Amino acid sequence: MPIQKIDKEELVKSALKVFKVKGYHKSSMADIAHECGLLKGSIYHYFASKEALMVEVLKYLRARYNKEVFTLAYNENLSPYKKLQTLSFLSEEIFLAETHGCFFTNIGLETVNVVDEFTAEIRGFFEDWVACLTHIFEAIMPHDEALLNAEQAVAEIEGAVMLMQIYKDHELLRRTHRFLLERYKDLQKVQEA
Amino acid sequence: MPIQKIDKEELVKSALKVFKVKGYHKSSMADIAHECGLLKGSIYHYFASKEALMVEVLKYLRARYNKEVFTLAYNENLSPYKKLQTLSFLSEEIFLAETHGCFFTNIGLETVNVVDEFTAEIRGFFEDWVACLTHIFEAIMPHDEALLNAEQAVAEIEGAVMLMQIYKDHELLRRTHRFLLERYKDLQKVQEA
Amino acid sequence: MPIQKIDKEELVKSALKVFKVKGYHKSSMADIAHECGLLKGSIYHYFASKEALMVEVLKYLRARYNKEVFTLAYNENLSPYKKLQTLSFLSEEIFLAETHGCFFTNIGLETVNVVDEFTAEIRGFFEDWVACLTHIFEAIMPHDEALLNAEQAVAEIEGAVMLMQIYKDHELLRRTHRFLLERYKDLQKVQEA
Amino acid sequence: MPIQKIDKEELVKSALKVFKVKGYHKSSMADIAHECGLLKGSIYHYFASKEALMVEVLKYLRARYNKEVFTLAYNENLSPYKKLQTLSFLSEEIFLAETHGCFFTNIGLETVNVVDEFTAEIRGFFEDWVACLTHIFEAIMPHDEALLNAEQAVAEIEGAVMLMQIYKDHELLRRTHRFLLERYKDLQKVQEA
DNA sequence: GATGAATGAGACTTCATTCAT
DNA sequence: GATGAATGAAGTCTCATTCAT
Repeated sequence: MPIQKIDKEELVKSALKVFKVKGYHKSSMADIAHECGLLKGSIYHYFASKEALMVEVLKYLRARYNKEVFTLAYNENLSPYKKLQTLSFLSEEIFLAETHGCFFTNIGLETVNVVDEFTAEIRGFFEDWVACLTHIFEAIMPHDEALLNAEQAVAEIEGAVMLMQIYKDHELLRRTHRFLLERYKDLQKVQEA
Repeated sequence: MPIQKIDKEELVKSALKVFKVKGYHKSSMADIAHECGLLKGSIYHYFASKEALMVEVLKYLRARYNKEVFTLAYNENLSPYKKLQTLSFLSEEIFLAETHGCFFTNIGLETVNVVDEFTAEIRGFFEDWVACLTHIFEAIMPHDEALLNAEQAVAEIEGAVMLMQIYKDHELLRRTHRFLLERYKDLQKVQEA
Repeated sequence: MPIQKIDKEELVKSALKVFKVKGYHKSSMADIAHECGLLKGSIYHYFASKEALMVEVLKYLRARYNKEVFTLAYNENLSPYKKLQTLSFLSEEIFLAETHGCFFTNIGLETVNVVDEFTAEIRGFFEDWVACLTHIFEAIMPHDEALLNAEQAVAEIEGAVMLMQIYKDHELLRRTHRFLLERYKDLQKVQEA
Repeated sequence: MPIQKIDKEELVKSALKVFKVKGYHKSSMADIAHECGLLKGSIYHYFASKEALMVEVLKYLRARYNKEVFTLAYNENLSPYKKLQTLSFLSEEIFLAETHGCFFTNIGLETVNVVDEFTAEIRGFFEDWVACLTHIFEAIMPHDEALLNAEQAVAEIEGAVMLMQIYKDHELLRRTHRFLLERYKDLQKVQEA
């Protein structure tokens, strides 16, 4: 019936929900449609294909990370250490909230040799993350070193998230964040602007 | 025709090759059959289902890691540092060889909420890995600390492997191994038995 | 919104344009709507169904042929030969203009066993054509013979149009018209009334 | 069940039967499967796609025309007139037998702007036909003139076949063949080799 | 042991049509 | 009159699995 049941963003959110649990290939358009109360054919009113839908999901999620998490790193009202603390806290929240780990990693690894269209957004997400950590670390070290540390930190967290998923054990990720804050405690010596 | 064209291990190896590139869901039985010169139906002489085949693939690969890599950690003719060095070298080789990353992680993340049967072997692999690193680290620290360090090391490497896949850039993984050896250079002070 | 964007005839013309290129089954209501700047649903304000729309298209085109082409055959200010010449010239123009051949033939053959509703108009078109050629030929032969010659002429032209479409070569149709004029050059001996 | 229910040629014949009645776009794989007692999925065991199947159907039918009809034109035990007579008789049989007209024309016109893959076989069919008529006419005229006459004859017959389909009246085609034989009665003066 | 034809469920997608706004 | 969201049936195609040979 003709009344608008959902809008594009709701559909994207529903798709995200399904993809998060089942991954890309095992999620069917029917699953996604069911999640948001439509019939599978109706999704094509909003998106031309499953791939196009996933691209939009990745874009949506990346934008949300930027707006709600990474942006903090550039809020110069916060001290560098406070930034790192908050970032850690938030990403821990997100990755633990749903035991589904990191969406970009999961989809990235599942589709890397199979679906090219997703790579740009997935890489973009990690670049955003590395960039904001680099910015924080630059408070106490030169740019090149900060970049290295940022990449290392991202790798550690992602590794921990993955093991968390496999073991269904949250402790590892929590500990990784504690270690990280401890390692960069020198940031505490730097005051906000 | 009573002639046996291949044996079970060959089939497992072929399946591994295919799964490595395409993942679990995107690999078809026809793909695997084609890889080893059989036809679709013939695989069912060896394995009851695609799932059963994957379980065998995971078992096979885990056994190979144990025999060819992790076992080194228990070869007391080698110094602890030499062990770590060799392990690093080998795992780097393996993960880089084919740009397909870590099979257990890839399959694990793709199937974690979908196919339960694989989890045991995947967890087992990481336990084996952590155990052998723990054994090495115990040369210079108490067990509990060694365990923590081992888990941390595995997480770091896995995170780096993942980023390597996404970025198609080998340097990150190489650097991670260099950092690891540097971090545990105290192992050099310990002589072999 | 009460504003009328297009009228029925415009819609029919747009539909004709699309059907001409894609045929009946491959043309979608969306294609047609897009062609005239409407949206899918709006077409149903004018026509009850795709079939009804096509019927109207056939009627529209048949009427145009009658008004712009066949009518010449009954203009007794022209000599019979001049009539044939002009008819030949016009139909050649039409069939060549867009390399899409004869609309009535194309739609007729595509739908003859599938959609009954179109047959009446399609037959009517050919009857109109045959009738006007018959009228011309009657200037130099009895009715029955004229009818036969008219049917023969239509068949020849249609066959040539078809081959023209298959070969994408215009020469065959041009030649057919030349032959036709040559064959009935006796018409030249007859003067207009 | 595993026993072979049909072979490729049977499938092609069934597909031909369905395509003949419904045309290309309106024929579904389910229709074709039903015609030969398979399920729609099973067709893909033999042909990669609907298009590939149609290509095979066109090839099959073209080969049959060559073997059963056109070949007569090169049988020098027959007089030229006898050749034309037999060809006319056979093609009349074929086009009338099933009131579905000329398969190559029907499919050609329906798909000419939509599916490129079919054009080669369709053109090939008409070339074969024109070639064998040309060969016959060369008995009484030079090559270039024979070629022209052959093309003209094919056009006439095809036009008549089309009108026959539209009018569901067989007489037109019969008459066209009679006229043709009458027109080339000079061939009777030529004896076989 | 190997084949490969056949199955049947289910995947993605298209599209004529409806109807509340 | 126009919209465009929604439907639902149908279309093409995929694929794990079975089993007679």
